[in-house]
Amino acid sequence: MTSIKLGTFQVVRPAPDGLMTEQVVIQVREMIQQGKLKPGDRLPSERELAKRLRISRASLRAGLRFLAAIGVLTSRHGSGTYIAAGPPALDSEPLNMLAALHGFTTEKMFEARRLVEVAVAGLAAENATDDHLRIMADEVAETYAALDNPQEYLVHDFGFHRAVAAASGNPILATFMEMLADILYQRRCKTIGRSRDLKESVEMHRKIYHAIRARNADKARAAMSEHLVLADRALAVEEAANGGRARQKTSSSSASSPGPS
Amino acid sequence: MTSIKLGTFQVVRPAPDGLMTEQVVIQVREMIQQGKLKPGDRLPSERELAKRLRISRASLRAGLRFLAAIGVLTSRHGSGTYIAAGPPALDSEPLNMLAALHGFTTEKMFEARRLVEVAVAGLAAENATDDHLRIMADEVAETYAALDNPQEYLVHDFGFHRAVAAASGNPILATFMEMLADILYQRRCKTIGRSRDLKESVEMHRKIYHAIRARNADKARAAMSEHLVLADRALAVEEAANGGRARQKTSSSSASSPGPS
DNA sequence: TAGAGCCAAGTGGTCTGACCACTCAAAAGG
DNA sequence: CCTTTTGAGTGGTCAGACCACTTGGCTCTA
Repeated sequence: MTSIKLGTFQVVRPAPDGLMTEQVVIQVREMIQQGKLKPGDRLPSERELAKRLRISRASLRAGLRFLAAIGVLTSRHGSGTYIAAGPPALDSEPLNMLAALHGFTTEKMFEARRLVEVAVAGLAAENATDDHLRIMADEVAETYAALDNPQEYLVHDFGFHRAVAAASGNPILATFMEMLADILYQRRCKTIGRSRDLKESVEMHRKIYHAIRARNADKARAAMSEHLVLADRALAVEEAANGGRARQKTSSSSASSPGPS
Repeated sequence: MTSIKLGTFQVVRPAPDGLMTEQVVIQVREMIQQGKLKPGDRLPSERELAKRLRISRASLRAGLRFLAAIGVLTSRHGSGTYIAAGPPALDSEPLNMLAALHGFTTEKMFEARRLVEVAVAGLAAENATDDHLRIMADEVAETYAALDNPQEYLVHDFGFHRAVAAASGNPILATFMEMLADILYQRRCKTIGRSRDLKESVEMHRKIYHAIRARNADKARAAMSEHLVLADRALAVEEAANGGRARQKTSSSSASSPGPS
């Protein structure tokens, strides 16, 4: 039970439990839980960390890769390895893979999103701060301004939903919703050109925004539900217009998603 | 644009896009999407796959590790690498990490679970098959039988919730719920001994089950909501009894969780 | 002095080839 | 026939080297 220095703090378990790669995960998690590593922090270099943990660089990299895969770390070639910054987010890749594996349909995804986001809208009406409301208003305005530019429209469309999620005050639900939205966004990008109801959609955003600003949870939920039911229908139409093609095939991007802004 | 043989199917993109590890992920995903790999299937050995993809075994392992981290693959030492079998599931480790990183409270987690699971209960009332109903009934019975054995009780408690999730017909929501339940289960294990209201809780399970069997979505939602509100309160009491300790520190376990049956 | 360009140290990414620990099924033994 | 042994094949780990990239300081220029 020796102990090794890891930065300024003691690490008590260089013990040879199980696989080496798990040790790395455990160590890093403990560093996080002890508050020694915070979002945005940079980790020591791989060569140094490997030396400190008394494992090979290859094994260390395996552990770091695990953490990177689940979105806790991001590695920047030539620069270093960093703790994921920004708002809490889960990479959508796992869900994407799961979808491919088990053949999740877009409809099921949308259904899940709808149910989650309706709940989120209710929370947002109860918990939104002025800042959140301002961001939502901005996104609505930007969406209006982009009515003739489908791609940019879509960015602000999802930006609004993201803002609502952030306003909910529940980061877990917000994370789930963004995971789903991210995947649906990727798919939507390919069909947005065929959409006809952009104006109608953004006006429902306004309605949702108003309900949230008025602290009316029921109305917010109802508006969000109505909005998503219609959007679901529109999406089905868009996909049908593609003759059933334009499915799956989401892009790669391991760590952070390239999502809208 | 050469093409290499990968088993019985052609792979068109040995192109040197970006990082090697991403190529592995892309290739495997394409194999899955093309239906060449199904849950439970075994992949070729690392040495062989590396040869086929024309990359080093180290790089291949990096890619496989990514897929293993997100729960798509599981590697068995000495045996081989397999596509994850069983029902769709996301590893709870990512959420666990995110919780540690951003300090998610148990309350927020429970809130998220409650909102998701209420929606799930509603879906279950609409979509549950006879098989699902039977499993739910079994779990209720087993829970009653384990009233004097907290640990076993907890297994069947969560088993019931898992059954409801499965009955919802929406694997995405079910997956989310299980992710949350898994973490809450881990935490609950440490405090279950102090609980006093086990009987009351399982009787609410029965009530939920009856509502779902009766195809009454509203009643199912209401019952589930009530159940979880009470459970939330009970959990708070249990944790308070621990003097604020017994937080975080969830176990390791990379791939499949050791969760209840 | 202020700016543009260069350069070297340090970082993550990849490769190689070897060895270890484990699994599993076929071969040897009872 | 059953049990035991064994070896081929698998994933896990290690070591050291090189490549690709970032970065910050440096020089050289205007």
